[in-house]
Amino acid sequence: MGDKKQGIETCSCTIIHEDVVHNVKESMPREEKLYDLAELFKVFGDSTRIKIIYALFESEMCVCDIAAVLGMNLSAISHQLRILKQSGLAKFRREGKIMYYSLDDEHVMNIFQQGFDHINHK
Amino acid sequence: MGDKKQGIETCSCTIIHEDVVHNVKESMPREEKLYDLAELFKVFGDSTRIKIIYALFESEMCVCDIAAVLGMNLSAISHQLRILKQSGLAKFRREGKIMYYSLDDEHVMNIFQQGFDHINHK
DNA sequence: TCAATATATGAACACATATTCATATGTTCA
DNA sequence: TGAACATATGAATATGTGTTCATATATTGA
Repeated sequence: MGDKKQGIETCSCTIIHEDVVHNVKESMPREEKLYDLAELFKVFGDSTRIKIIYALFESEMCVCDIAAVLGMNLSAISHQLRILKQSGLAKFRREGKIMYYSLDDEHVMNIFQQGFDHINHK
Repeated sequence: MGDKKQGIETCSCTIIHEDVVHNVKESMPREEKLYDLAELFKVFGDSTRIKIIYALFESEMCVCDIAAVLGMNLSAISHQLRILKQSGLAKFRREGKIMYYSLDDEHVMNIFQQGFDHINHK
């Protein structure tokens, strides 16, 4: 490793810190892990879903309740709930015709809280 | 408040839990706050930026180093660094021609870590 | 079984966004 | 001052994504 300077792909620079590049490359988690991580944050990266998460943070709710709180139509909410469900952030239980959604994981709250702290801290 | 059922806008349902809806609505942070929060998470919601954040988590690096680690061209990295900078997650210092980037905030690491825990936990 | 209701889903559309290419800016050194 | 280099930026393009509309599914009660 580190035999030829141009051995490091796709960089046209003449001077790089080879040791740093090498070490960081070594310590990087698997591509797939980082991709999944980005996917997780992507779910938080929409204000409709953030509102839903916040709402569920307060209380278990049915689809209709959520739509009422956010002032949006049922279809939009249902689509977003599917995404939250698929990513393992929300779960539901059925009671007759009504589906009650709630948060599925404590990490959700922690991530949310950290984000909130960041927003408020500066 | 809560006088007429149809007083709650934009929901076509006939039966809703008015108390729940009311309480959650009351406790919701300002629209703008939740929007900012979503914007923050959106920055984490891209695998290129996640990789950059991880790399900077390990070590301060110049643009060229980062490009080398990720195997991407300089322009793409530069564009993403601008986003990280604008959202207050990364900062830089100049040394001659070279710009050294690093993480700007400890919250970044906490948010990142929580996300990682979630990914790995199930 | 049929109507009413709560929710889910597929397609379409409008909009956002990541990457690339070409070019500009800013710094060093001769 | 001018060449060489590191980085930044604008425009163009391709791809992704949220919402809406129309329609489907599933449950209840008559």
